[in-house]
Amino acid sequence: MRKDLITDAAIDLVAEQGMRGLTHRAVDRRAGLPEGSTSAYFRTRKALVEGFVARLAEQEQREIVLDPADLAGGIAKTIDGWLVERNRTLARYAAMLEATHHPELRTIMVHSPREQATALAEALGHADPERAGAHFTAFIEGLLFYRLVGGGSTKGPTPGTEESLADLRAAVEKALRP
Amino acid sequence: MRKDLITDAAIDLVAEQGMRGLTHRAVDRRAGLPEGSTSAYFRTRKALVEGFVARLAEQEQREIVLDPADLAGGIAKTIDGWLVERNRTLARYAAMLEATHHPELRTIMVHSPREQATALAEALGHADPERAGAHFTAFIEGLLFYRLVGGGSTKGPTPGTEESLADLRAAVEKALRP
DNA sequence: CCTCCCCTTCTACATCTGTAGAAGACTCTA
DNA sequence: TAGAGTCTTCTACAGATGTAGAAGGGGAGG
Repeated sequence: MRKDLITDAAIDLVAEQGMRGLTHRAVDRRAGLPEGSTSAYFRTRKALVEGFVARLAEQEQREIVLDPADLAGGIAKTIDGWLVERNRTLARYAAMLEATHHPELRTIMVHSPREQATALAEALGHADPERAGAHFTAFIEGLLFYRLVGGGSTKGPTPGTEESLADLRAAVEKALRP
Repeated sequence: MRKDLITDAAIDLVAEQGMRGLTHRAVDRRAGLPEGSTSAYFRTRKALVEGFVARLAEQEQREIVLDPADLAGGIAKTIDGWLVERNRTLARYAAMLEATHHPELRTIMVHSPREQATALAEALGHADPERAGAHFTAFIEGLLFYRLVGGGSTKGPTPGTEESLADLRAAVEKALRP
């Protein structure tokens, strides 16, 4: 599917050069397609942005590992996976920032589902599950951001390694504690 | 100082329209200066970006409230302050994302100082202060991000209110617990 | 008063970008 | 095999953008 080729190239571009690098022609070049291809599939830039955001959302469905036997381990693995998929996660952050001034894009925020977190907090016996769920979500978001673009991106363990997993697991365990 | 006028306008622009909105002429218009002014002060776009990032860094020195008598309260107040200063914080996130592919910009990451967090964790008697400090930093980052652009931006309490402060304080208190 | 220097404003121009439509190639069905 | 409809590629063009240099103005020091 040519459309997926295009949106995938767009995701890489955004990750590597930011929203500013996302132009019809740049996508053409990145995807190795003849000039004009991107413009044909996404006539306006708005459409192009929505296209790549939709692709992101599509790929991030059901990525969250929730293993009842090893809750912290599963969540840690999920986060580590996002760290490994660096480009996709970076593109997601760019899109979230963009969604700040273009509310149509809120789609991507589907991920990091708060209801799920709230239910989890409830199951774990937190006093105020609503709030605990929000805080837990915030913590996960923060861990991810910190390790991907924040201070932890230079100093922290390399994603995908055992060390990274162990580090994340410890953090998640703490966050899960009532 | 004309230069500050320009960089401040640039910060607002980036917050409101993203990096893509940051052009010499747009800054001129935003700052109410005649066309060409920004270009005169920052000949290249790279210089313009570095200019506004430097301005951000300059303003964020010593903003972190560390009250020994009320640790959580002080930190919560700090975070709430960042939420209130929405534009500056949004611009900072945009810059951090940009720093991903332009390492010269790492300056801004001065904020959220890890050593400080590590020392704090040590003082609080965590087993592994290094790691606890990193996790604490991550949590703060996450809280901020979540409330500013993530899920919490639509549902959470309004920054600057007592409710917001109380919410943040509860979160911070939990994060501080050994 | 003149002169020099810096700050500011204006103008120019090559290049990039968004967007549209025409032209051509391919595919599937009848 | 012919035709219709779609997918793909090419070309055009107006407007925005980055960047440079020329022109203008005002103040400080002599």
